[in-house]
Amino acid sequence: MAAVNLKQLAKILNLSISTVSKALRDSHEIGDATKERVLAKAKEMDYTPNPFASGLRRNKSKTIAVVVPEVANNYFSLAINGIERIAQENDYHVLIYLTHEDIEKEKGIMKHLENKRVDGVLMSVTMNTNNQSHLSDFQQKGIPIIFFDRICNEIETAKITTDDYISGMNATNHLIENNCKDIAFLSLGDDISIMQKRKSGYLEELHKNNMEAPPERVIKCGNDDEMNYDLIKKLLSGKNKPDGIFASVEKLAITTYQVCRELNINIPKEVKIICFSNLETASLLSPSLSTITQPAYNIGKTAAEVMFKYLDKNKTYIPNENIVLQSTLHIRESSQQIV
Amino acid sequence: MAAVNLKQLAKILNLSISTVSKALRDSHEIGDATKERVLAKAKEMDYTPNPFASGLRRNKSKTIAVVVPEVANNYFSLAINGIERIAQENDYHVLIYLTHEDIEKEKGIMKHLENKRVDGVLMSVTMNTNNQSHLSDFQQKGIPIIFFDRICNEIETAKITTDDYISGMNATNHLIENNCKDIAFLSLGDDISIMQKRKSGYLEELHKNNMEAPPERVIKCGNDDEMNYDLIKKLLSGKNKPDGIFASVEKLAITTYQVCRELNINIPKEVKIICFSNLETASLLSPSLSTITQPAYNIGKTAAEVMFKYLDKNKTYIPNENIVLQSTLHIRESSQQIV
DNA sequence: ACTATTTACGCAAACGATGTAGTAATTTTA
DNA sequence: TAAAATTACTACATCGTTTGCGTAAATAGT
Repeated sequence: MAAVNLKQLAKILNLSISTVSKALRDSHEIGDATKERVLAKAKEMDYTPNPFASGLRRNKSKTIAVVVPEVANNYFSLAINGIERIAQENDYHVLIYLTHEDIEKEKGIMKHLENKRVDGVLMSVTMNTNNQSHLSDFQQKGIPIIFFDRICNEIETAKITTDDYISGMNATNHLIENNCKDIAFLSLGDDISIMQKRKSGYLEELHKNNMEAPPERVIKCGNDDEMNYDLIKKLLSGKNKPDGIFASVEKLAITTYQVCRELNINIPKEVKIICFSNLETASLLSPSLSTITQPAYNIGKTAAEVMFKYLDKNKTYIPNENIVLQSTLHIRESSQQIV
Repeated sequence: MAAVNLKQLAKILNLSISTVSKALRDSHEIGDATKERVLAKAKEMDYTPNPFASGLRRNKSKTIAVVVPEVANNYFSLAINGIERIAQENDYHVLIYLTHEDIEKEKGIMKHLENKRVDGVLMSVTMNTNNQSHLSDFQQKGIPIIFFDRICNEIETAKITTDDYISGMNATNHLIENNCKDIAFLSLGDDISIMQKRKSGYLEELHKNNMEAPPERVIKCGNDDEMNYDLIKKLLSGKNKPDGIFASVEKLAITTYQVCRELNINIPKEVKIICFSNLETASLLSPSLSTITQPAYNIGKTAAEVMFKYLDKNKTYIPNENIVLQSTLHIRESSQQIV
């Protein structure tokens, strides 16, 4: 029942603890015959080193943390999938922490992680993270952070993102080409870099087409689904409603669908919709949803790979590096002009 | 940069290490004045105990593991959400491991966890877990396991499930009431208890209505989406196709939608569909998808709560207990007779 | 054949926190 | 007032591994 440890192994083998330890770690100090004997007995007795003792001694946790706003989210769950895969390959363990878009929770989590519980952190900040002091403090403790998607520009480290600015332009351009004259942008907060980029792409594309929108066409949504529903409902009520909607995140597009259903607004006839999304069922929606789809799995995978590249070398300092993966535009019914 | 430890704190305070340790743990052996002094300095110096040292000494990891087949899955991600919430409330950390429905990977993961890295495990087994020896071995090591949803009956512990048998009957009955004469059941493997129950409910309801189906109406799908696609396509091709489909898991219903689209089969006119699902967008699909929806968040939450009930009492033995939460039937277009 | 080197192992000190046992000094009790 | 009890602390062993150093025996070198 109780786990077997080095001391017991050593006694049975009639060797010292250190010999057994070194044999298991394949040290050159130990003879081949002894090594084999130790390995065999260790396997027989089902010995596995106590991670707390090793962690304490070597100051290595063999664990990384993933800090994200949500897990019940197609994008983040795919990213976690990619991360977990690479972690398993590297014999690492993955701790998961959810901020629920609450910056205070984010701060608390980072505080909890400061004491070397993890060798590194992969994170996407909350939509409200407009101040990075808790992150730079954390970094100062000597634990590397790598950001993916929702990055924090002020922190020097590796950042994995997609081409959000270009995608923002492309999505907007697509709506314009489909004859939209009045396009609204649904933002998730407006603090974080990813939103700025998507919005900039949107604004720039409007500008290029001489279609500058009034500021109220940028709707600042938040984490409260009901409030978002009301905001979008207000946007789509009355006669001054837009004929195109570019949702910066999936859930805002879903809410828009729901609002349209309630208000009996026809998509895409009355209003065309496109959004960033990793929804598997996008093509099965009514109407099928046009999306900019991020390579979520690969983003997670890449973030983890970069982390392990440094951890393997025992480097806790990760220089600035921007890795940009490409999103793909999937045009479906929701954004197309009916001909 | 380097984390401050008890020794440094003690030196600065001119106290012994043990005094500081006890003061921080609010021991009665320490005077109030000293306690305050220690607390203040600890906060000032941002001291947090080294988790490996504490873990080693107290034989407690303050960590639980969640072992599930997938995370990019609406059901499991919601369950994880519930688990993480309760873990945070209890000051616990959550390790996540994905089996990808691979029983060998599941075995490997359990092996990895045997060495007291975690205080407990919450798990949903793979669709192929037809042998529980790796799980009972694990339990023998003195680490409690609690199952949710995909339980293992042979292991004595707490199990959180939904009323799968009843739900299976209800879903089948609903299809019958909507005039289905030939209902197929899409199973995910057939090894695990949850599938047996859902299938039993289906078979029993058919029996009650004198509608026994031939064995080939139970389609044993697997983890390979393309193979599932082919299986379902075969089922729905030709004239001998069923007029009702009961999918035991969400992804099989999605695949069915895709097949129907390819084969130009009208849902619900030609074939009616209902499935177990936590898909947020079920009502936005074309046609909207009828579902049996499990209280996934609460299942995760409950599993975690039961775990902490025992961990708090330092009990590693969890007696058999079956906690059954209710699923809810959401009737939408995909399963209804058009009148 | 005698020293120099290598091989193969053991000893013991960490890593940081915890808790038992011990000890002065103070306070209480009979 | 002497003995007993309480208070407020310190010393030290311990959890299980890892690793630098020491050392005896075996081997190599001249």
